[in-house]
Amino acid sequence: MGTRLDSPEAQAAEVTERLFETYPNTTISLDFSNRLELLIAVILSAQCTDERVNKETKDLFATYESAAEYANAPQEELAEALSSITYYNNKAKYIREASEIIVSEHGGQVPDTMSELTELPGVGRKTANVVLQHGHEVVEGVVVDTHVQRLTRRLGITEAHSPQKIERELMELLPREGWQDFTHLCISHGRETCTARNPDCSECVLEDICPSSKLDSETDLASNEAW
DNA sequence: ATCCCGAGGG
DNA sequence: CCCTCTGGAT
Repeated sequence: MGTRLDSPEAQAAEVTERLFETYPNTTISLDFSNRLELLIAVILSAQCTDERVNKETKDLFATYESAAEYANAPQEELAEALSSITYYNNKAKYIREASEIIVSEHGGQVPDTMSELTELPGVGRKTANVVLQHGHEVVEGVVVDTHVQRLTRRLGITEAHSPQKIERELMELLPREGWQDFTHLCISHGRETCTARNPDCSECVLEDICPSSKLDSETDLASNEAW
């Protein structure tokens, strides 16, 4: 108990297999109906729950329907519409300025390459990876968000801290066809069980292979008492 | 008090 | 590397 498999590859594979049984249909939980809406929803999701983003984008997407409309909207008007979202001033600015570039340089269409996406203000590797995967069906990297970062570290799959380094390691450890699923498995498990504050290790299907399990002392005590 | 599918700037 | 942006839920 409380150990992990002998290599990061084996650990990652076992984690994937077990979480797949637990969350067989996990996928993106942001609401969107086109690539522009996807891009905006992902920008808004930074340090904010998807549930809240979905709540606010319902009206937003009904009000603005093209990159040109976002580009021409007064920033204060956008910020007001986003006022219950984290960092709403920054995000209103990102959305408006990214939309300007999408109109002026990409014919009003959300670009489909990593370099073009990350040139947009407010779009880093994480956001670009999500847009590529779910908007363009291009899997160029592994989406490393706060859940993937927390779980891979707790599980002993990586010891890196920066999302960029964790992504590079995961790209080495995981088969490419599993990159997209791995992210959503981590997110689902991170929300339901392996939470940031009080992880519910007693209900965790990975408890016996998790070096961070807080049940170690209890388990040892129980096995001692059994004798 | 901490955390949420981060990114930009210093 | 550090800091800031930021409201709602717990």
